[in-house]
Amino acid sequence: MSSERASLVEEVLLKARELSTETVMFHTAIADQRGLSAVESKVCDYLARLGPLTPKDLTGYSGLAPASVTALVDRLEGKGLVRRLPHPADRRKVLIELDLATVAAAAPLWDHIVSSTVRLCERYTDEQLATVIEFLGEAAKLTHESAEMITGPLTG
Amino acid sequence: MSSERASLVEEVLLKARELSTETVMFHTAIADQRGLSAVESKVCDYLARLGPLTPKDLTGYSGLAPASVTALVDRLEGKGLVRRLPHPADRRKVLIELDLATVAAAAPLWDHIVSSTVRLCERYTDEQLATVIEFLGEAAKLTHESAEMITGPLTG
DNA sequence: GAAACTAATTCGTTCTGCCGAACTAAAGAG
DNA sequence: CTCTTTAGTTCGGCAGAACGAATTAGTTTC
Repeated sequence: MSSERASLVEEVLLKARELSTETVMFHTAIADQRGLSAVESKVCDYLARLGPLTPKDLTGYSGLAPASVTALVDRLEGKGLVRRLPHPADRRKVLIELDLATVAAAAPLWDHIVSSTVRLCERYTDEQLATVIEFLGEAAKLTHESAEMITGPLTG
Repeated sequence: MSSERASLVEEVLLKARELSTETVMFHTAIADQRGLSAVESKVCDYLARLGPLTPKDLTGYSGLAPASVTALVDRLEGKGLVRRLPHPADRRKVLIELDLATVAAAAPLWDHIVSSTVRLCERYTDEQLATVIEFLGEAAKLTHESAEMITGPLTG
């Protein structure tokens, strides 16, 4: 491998690290702004990705004790972010569902990042965008694996 | 703009969002594993990027009260992550410096993500990598701006 | 060199969030 | 039908971390 090539790879690592830092900052800023703790954001994220879940499920995803999940859901419900629904099949269970209206109300926080990303895309050809898409997708996969290797298979 | 083009851009947004989610998970996993809270990680990150800072500085970056920063530095010092140094020019001040050895000791947590990113790079031509690098760099910038727009210019 | 100001710390208090244990309600097993 | 198990909640207590106010030490201003 040429040294030019090596420094190209080095540069990818550097920029990836920078983006990663900024990403964390951004998510923290959004959570702070909405008055959500890290666990609360995490739980909302799982609900957004997986649909309604039971407190039991959230016990696993959040790493909290059952009592703590009850309190957490109470807090989210109080903020209007979430609703408790009776489980259709098992009357002991409860489904926690994201309030889509409330989530949508937070959309303005995303406006700038979305619109400037779209604008960024304009600079690239279709082929280049395809490359970027593939790279981002693979990076997401490998980041997921990396997180799992640290945490153990569950929480990720 | 063709609809094919539009769906390409949509795909960039989607993959970027996925990567962003995984990135947050990854950083959370690392912090948990090292027994660091979100603020503690944040402070360490600033120290890594900006070099030694005073508690006063950290007050601004962390958003904590002075008393809380003292306690936070105590905790980090207790974990061996950080050292208090006398400020060369002003004896009232203190410089908080990252302990590089301790930071280096955490490197194994990054091994997988780094090595698999390097492996991912092998799939691309030099030109493609240049495109990726540019995209990541711009994405980092725009993410930074977005965070600043939410938080206000300080904390980001 | 006295007065005003600034950096960091200490102290006591408060708040937040998590937990274990006990409890209620519902489902499943024998 | 009774016994056991499971889901979720309530309650009391506890620990970590944040804060304001007071304190100490050093710097700046006039």
